[in-house]
Amino acid sequence: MDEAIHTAMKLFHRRGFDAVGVAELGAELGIKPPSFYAAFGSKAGLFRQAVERYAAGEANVFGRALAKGGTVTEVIERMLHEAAKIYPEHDGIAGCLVIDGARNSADAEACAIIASFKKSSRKTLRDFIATEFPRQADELADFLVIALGGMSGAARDGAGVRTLKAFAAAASRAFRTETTR
Amino acid sequence: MDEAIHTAMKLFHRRGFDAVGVAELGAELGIKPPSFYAAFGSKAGLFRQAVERYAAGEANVFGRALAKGGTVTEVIERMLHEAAKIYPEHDGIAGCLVIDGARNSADAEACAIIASFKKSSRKTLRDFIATEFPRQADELADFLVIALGGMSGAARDGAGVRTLKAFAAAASRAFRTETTR
DNA sequence: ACCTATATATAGCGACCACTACATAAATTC
DNA sequence: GAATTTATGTAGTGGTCGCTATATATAGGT
Repeated sequence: MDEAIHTAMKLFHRRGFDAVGVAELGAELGIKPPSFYAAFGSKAGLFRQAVERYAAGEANVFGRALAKGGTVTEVIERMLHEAAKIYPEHDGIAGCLVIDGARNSADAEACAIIASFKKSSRKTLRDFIATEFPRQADELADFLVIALGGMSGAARDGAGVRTLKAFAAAASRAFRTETTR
Repeated sequence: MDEAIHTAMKLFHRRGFDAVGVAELGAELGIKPPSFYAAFGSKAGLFRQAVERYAAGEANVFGRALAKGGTVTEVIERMLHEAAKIYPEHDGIAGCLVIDGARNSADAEACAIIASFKKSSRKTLRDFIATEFPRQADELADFLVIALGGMSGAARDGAGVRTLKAFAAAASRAFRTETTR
């Protein structure tokens, strides 16, 4: 079951929600449609569990950066470099599942799941920034959300570690600059 | 015909390549399938024409910024602010068709069309930057491509003009900083 | 007016979509 | 060991996908 969610997570991450079919998921998981629906309820139900697993795991760049402690600026710079390290393609998978997993999806439920994850992770980031820079927390959080979104999309378009690391370094300098304005 | 491409462009822009069906396109254009294929060859053929129209029109933020002249830095800042003005949702349409129109598409031809447009517009940007900053042209171009990608994605996720303008201003300051490193 | 050529409409191609009714097999309970 | 519940496999639901074969209507040339 854990392994099934992990497999589904990889498929959704690689190709996005819509492009992965229930038939393929069943085949990859080694189960037939009735078992699939008994276990996960629906395709979107499995997607939600896959995204939960993803956000709780090592792809949570903010959580990883925060765990190592330090000032807000230090954590943010670490986060950006974590993203630069993780986002490039590995095994056909690139970018962030939360950021790009439901892009252009026609499924309202998948979009809602992603929207909710994006909203809550933005709030977490914003509140953390506010501990040191309360006046500019919103603007700084937006800056980082947009920067990370750009990195995820670029990775999906083929950008490698070096390109993303260079961007992360520039964004880090920019973040520092913006905090002192 | 011009009007048909414009209509198709809006549909593809709003929902992405895969989520727009040939049946819907035909209905919206007021033509039946055989006429559709006689006129455009395939769904991807119409998509290519729609993207060409898009890139040649007012959504070409770099071209618009370049037309007003000035230094590289001035043009780039103008471009970023143009994007911040254009990307937010209007009439259900947000972001950039080139950047996000084929995200997560399962259609290889649509992906190839978009990849080619991205490649050529990155080269245009890079070569322009190289006229003043030849040593850092690649890195600066990457920075802008990733920043614009972030802005397009954020707009698709609901970001408004104010948010994108703030990001454009920060990215402009960052660009200036990076040119003097 | 007749013939040819272009273009349109009707209908349907096979393939896939997410999902489910039903029957059979396995496991559990008494 | 028999009855009941649980889970699975087979097969198929209606629907949509991009695309097309065939037939009818329209236009133009002589």
